[in-house]
Amino acid sequence: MTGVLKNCCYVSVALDVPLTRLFEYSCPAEYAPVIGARVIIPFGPRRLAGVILSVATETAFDQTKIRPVVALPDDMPPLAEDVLALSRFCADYYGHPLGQVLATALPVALRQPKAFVPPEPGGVYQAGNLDALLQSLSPRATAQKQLALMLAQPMARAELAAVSPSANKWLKNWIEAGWVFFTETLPDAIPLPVGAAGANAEQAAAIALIDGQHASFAAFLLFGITGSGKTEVYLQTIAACLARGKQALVLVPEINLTPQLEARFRARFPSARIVALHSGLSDKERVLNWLSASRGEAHIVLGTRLAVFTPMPRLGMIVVDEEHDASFKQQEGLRYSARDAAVYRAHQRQVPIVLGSATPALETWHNARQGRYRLITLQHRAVGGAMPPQIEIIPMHRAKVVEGLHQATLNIMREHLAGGQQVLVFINRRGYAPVLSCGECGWLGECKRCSAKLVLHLNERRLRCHHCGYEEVIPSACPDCGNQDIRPLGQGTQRIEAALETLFPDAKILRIDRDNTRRKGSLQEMLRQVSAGEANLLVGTQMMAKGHDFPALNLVVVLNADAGLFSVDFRGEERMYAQLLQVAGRAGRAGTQGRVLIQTGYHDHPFYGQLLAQDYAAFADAQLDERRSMQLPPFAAYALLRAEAEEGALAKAFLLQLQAVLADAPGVQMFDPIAATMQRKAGMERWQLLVMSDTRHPLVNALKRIALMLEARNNKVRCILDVDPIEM
DNA sequence: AGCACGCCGACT
DNA sequence: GTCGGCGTGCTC
Ligand SMILES: [Zn+2]
Ligand SMILES: [Zn+2]
Repeated sequence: MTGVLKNCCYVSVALDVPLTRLFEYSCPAEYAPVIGARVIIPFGPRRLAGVILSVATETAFDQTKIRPVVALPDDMPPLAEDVLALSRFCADYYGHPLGQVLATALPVALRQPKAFVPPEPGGVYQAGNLDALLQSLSPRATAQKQLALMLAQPMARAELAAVSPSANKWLKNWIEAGWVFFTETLPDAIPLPVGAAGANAEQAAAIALIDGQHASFAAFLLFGITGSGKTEVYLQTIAACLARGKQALVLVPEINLTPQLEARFRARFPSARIVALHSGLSDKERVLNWLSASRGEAHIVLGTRLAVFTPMPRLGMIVVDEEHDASFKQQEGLRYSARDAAVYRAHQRQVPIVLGSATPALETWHNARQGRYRLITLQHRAVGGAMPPQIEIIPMHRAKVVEGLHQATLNIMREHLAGGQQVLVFINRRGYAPVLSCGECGWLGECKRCSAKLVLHLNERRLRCHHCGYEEVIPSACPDCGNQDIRPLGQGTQRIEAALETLFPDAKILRIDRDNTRRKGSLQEMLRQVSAGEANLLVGTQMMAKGHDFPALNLVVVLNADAGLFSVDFRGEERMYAQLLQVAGRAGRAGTQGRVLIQTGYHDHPFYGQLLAQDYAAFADAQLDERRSMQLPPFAAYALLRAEAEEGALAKAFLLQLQAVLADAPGVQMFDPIAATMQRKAGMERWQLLVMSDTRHPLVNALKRIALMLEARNNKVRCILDVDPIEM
């Protein structure tokens, strides 16, 4: 039995609940429901916000169970077809309920089941018909008359409101009567760039190539070393995009979206409306910026991965800077890759996309080598006479070592400091030492809730687990044998800092890691100190590797580099190469050649030969050959099912059930479930099942078979699906 | 997910 | 006796 109602229709709505199906509601026709509109509906005992995905005049659903919508808040433009298509793609490809994908796409304020009330937009009031207005006023209404006379000129709201507390009410009435007009301040249609740097021949060619494709989809890999001027290429292609009256979407890694980057864009386009979109904004700022983009007012959206879903009616191009960066992959909920989503979106909208990197992800490199992406190489350093750094390997085998530092390293550091230059010691381990141990019985401080060692934090006098947050006081003796002589093993940033204080008593040492930059703004303050020369010997973790340029920094020392070399993850070397090249890029910007010392216990490992060549293209080609021969991504499609439970056997059993369902899916291979690399984390036992196929489609199809099993409630086992996992 | 309902253990 | 534990069902 289908139902038909007069002046009423049915809408199906996607909701932010972990359920794949849509829900149908009746809706009065005068609400004018449209696809993509936000809607507030009753859901059991509560109220939720959702997105309308279809509108129909009848329904196949049980008439008696259909409830009416509460409201269509009309507080955002309905989501356009390309955003809906991208959301459907993500729901399908990453195996996530569409309603939850749409919730990820919307700013928090627009996920709430109440209308968002925007502050009044900036603008001016002016009388359109002053005579009629004045005649309508009673002769004794002097305040109203004063207000009306002011409106002979365009006036901002603040000045008018000062006339009378009722000014707002009168203005509203006069606008309704048609005597007064409100004109919103709109941005320039075409904001002009100022201070564009002269592009060198390579940059000019790149700009011409990208801009030549402005009318259709094309993906470019802009491959250029640090200092080769990728940003200038972005800025000039964006200028061309804006000149056509279009909007530009720029995605950058979380850590790179700094006030400095924003300032650089604003300096180039002073009359443009540039909005930032990242998780550091308040809900209010975020929704306002999002709405500005979706109304087509913002010219440039500068955002992190979440910005890939921003509706932009006049989208003209997309840039993904540092496209290899891991922060483009969300690691919870909808585990999407914003880089892949951006390529999908560019294709959907038929606009060019530029992926920029000095060390492209092998997936991207492969696409470029296959000709799917156009490779543009910037070989030369665009910045005044800068040279690539000189990388040297310091073999640690049987060497004289002081607190993890080789004698040769110390000598070179001393020279640089004496020459008035800055030195960065890079060590990717925070804390004092990665573990505390007993020399008598071999006891190691371990976390009770994780398969991990407790890191010694001497400053705070605590042992701390970096995986679950567990903390305890440093024991005074070995808990197993009572031996008093327990010592820290290995180096962390705090220990290096302490050692350097003894070794270089005159140096101004500054440690920068997550432990002392938690407070908002503290990182910016420390970076300022470094730029101002208030510190000359820096100790830092990977947060120092990215994007900050210090002209006086000429020597980078890398300690404990080897970790990525023997990683269980096949991406270990790729990541390590990218990281080392990135940190090497910190050395030597101002005309002099930088120097990079890498201390390693495996100096004859072939990896270091490839690194010394500083030829990422050759390294990437070699890695691709290896991946091809081993049938690893990008020559295979991977999905990882991660299950965790208090009892490991339950997690494993659940994965075995999934495996059985997937077993006869065409074109799909699996290994048996295995314990996760970190088998125990925060008191949960973790197992994983790897699902593989030659191409994406059989994999995505196979995974649909288990969607319901993952959706079903399971109190004992928590299981999540990670398509294209970046960590195994 | 979140929220109601319902049925058993140890509390004022 | 009832307060609250969480297993189960349901949401158009
Ligand atoms: Zn002991
Ligand atoms: Zn732990």
